Amino acid sequence: MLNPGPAAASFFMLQKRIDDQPLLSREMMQEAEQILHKHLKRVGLKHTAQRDTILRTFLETREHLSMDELHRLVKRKDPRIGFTTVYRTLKLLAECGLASEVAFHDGIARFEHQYNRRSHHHMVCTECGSSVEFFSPEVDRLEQEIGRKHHYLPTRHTFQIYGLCESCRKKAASRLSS
Amino acid sequence: MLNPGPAAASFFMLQKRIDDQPLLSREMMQEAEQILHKHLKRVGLKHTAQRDTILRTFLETREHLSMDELHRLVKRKDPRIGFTTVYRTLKLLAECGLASEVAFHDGIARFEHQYNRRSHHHMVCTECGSSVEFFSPEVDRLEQEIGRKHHYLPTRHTFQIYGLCESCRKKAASRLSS
DNA sequence: AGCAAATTGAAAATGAATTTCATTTTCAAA
DNA sequence: TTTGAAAATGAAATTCATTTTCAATTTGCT
Repeated sequence: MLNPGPAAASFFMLQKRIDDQPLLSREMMQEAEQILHKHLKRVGLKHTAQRDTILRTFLETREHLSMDELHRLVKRKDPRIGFTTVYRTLKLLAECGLASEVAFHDGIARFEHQYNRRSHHHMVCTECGSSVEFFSPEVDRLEQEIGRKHHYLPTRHTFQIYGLCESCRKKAASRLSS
Repeated sequence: MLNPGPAAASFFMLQKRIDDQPLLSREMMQEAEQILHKHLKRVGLKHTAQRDTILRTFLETREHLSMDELHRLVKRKDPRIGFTTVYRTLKLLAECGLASEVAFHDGIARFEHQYNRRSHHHMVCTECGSSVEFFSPEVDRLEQEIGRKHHYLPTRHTFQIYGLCESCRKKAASRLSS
């Protein structure tokens, strides 16, 4: 965009994350490592440097990472760590609740960290792929209510809204008028 | 039709049987075909027997079909129709609103017909894969409300609840107690 | 009928996800 | 500390749904 004025700038600042905790503190990072280590013990797996590196790299991000993106970040810290190990570790993290998969319906699986995070959902722009988080206790309540009604034991749900973000909507409008 | 007697019924309804009654009436089927034909005209594509067969086969189902499942059904009517054509036609149907994709997060894309259908959502059993439809106007309202709040123009959303259906829950319970 | 453009479908390609396997590392018992 | 069974690693191979290619065929307009 050419010369976004002050109004546009503040619009951009309002975007993205709503649950604005900064990077995880050292203590939280260590607590997360404890969770992983306990999980490994519990299921009879071993503690390795690679797994720690991958967990730490993952927790330092705020984005919704694909396997490949995380692997790229991990390689900066240790170029010898392979994609397969990242893949398997991410599955492990999902198992012990530190990560969860978010499907944005674009063909690739993304993961976000789930540790100490409020329940939230995503709104995804179908034009540029950007996403915004939002919170809706009503959706969580509906999960329980509908589950009960149909005799299900609900364990999780997905809720995503797709549409055009403000910026893409404006671009589309200016394309039409020109 | 006003209370036709048994004789009238057998005349009008011909060989129709309760257990193979199509989901859509003949008029609705034809209306759906009109929608497809108009769409083809609009985008400069051609009308073919294969496309009609595939649409009709699709509309006769109630399930959430994968490409492969629909192809299998289509082949019963015309064994020469290939997977590729089913694939491309399903995309066409989605384009003109007759079909829509539902992602149950099991790795394969499923389609359901959308023509003249109430807005609905799915609850999926993570054990046996069965699914139940439910209706929740609240979810549709939330889409609008949250979109407005975050300056999005929402076009669609996905909402699925995952959990254990009653039958799988009972099986799990009896496994535990034995 | 003639013909350009679209369609068809078998086969090949694609690409993300997963598995294989030979080698290396971990960890608990000796 | 040493040892060895079990697990981990990572490059490569595989899987498998999806998508594209292309030569032959069909459609629909004039």
